[in-house]
Amino acid sequence: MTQISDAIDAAWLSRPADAVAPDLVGCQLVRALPNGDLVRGLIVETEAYGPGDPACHAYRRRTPRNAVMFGPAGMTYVYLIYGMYHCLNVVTDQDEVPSAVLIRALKFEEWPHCLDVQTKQPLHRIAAGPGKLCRVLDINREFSGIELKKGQPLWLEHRSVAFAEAVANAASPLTTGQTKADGTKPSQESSTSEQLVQTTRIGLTQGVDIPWRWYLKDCRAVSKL
DNA sequence: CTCACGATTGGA
DNA sequence: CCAATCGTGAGC
Repeated sequence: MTQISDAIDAAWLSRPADAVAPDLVGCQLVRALPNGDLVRGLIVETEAYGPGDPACHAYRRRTPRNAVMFGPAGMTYVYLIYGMYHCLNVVTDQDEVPSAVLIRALKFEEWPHCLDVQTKQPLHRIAAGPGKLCRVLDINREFSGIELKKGQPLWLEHRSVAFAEAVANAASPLTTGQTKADGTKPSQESSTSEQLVQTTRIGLTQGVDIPWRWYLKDCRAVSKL
């Protein structure tokens, strides 16, 4: 059976940002270049921003810039930061609920040759940060407010079965001791065990105590360890 | 209309 | 530690 790409749809993203953010780690961000070439990067770090959150760009009110965050899930929200870098967000939750997930770092399996990457950094660091990943994938404000859908310049794909199982098998106080449907115990005998780490968000001056950052444990492509 | 500042990064 | 660099939006 052919495994066709499993694109993430708006319905899957129509949940609170802090529920979507951890689920997006391990998923793929796909960038379709103008010439048709595709570049895939594994999402290894995310942060959630939502209503009532002082760090959220939509905290005060709806403005021209943050308007898309108030819209339906499945859209992009890209903004300029410090006058020189861009950050990519995925709009989440129900329509009218201002929220989004910031994509903070990607891991590439191979050097993205179709991109003209001008850096002397090692492969695992070229997209280790929200500004860096937008720079390497050539994402700017022109890409804000577009639909994340196959055929568009950007879209998302679900975790591979192998990755999903690895996360499920990861040691966790909540899952240890449980028994799988087939009667076997989920255990560390499985190949790999990908674990998600949850911490507070980075670079903020407000909402610093909200633990809405998630990243793949021991991943060298994460922005900060 | 003005102006302080930011969900960053790289270099001193 | 600090500068780069400019769109945004809060305040007058």
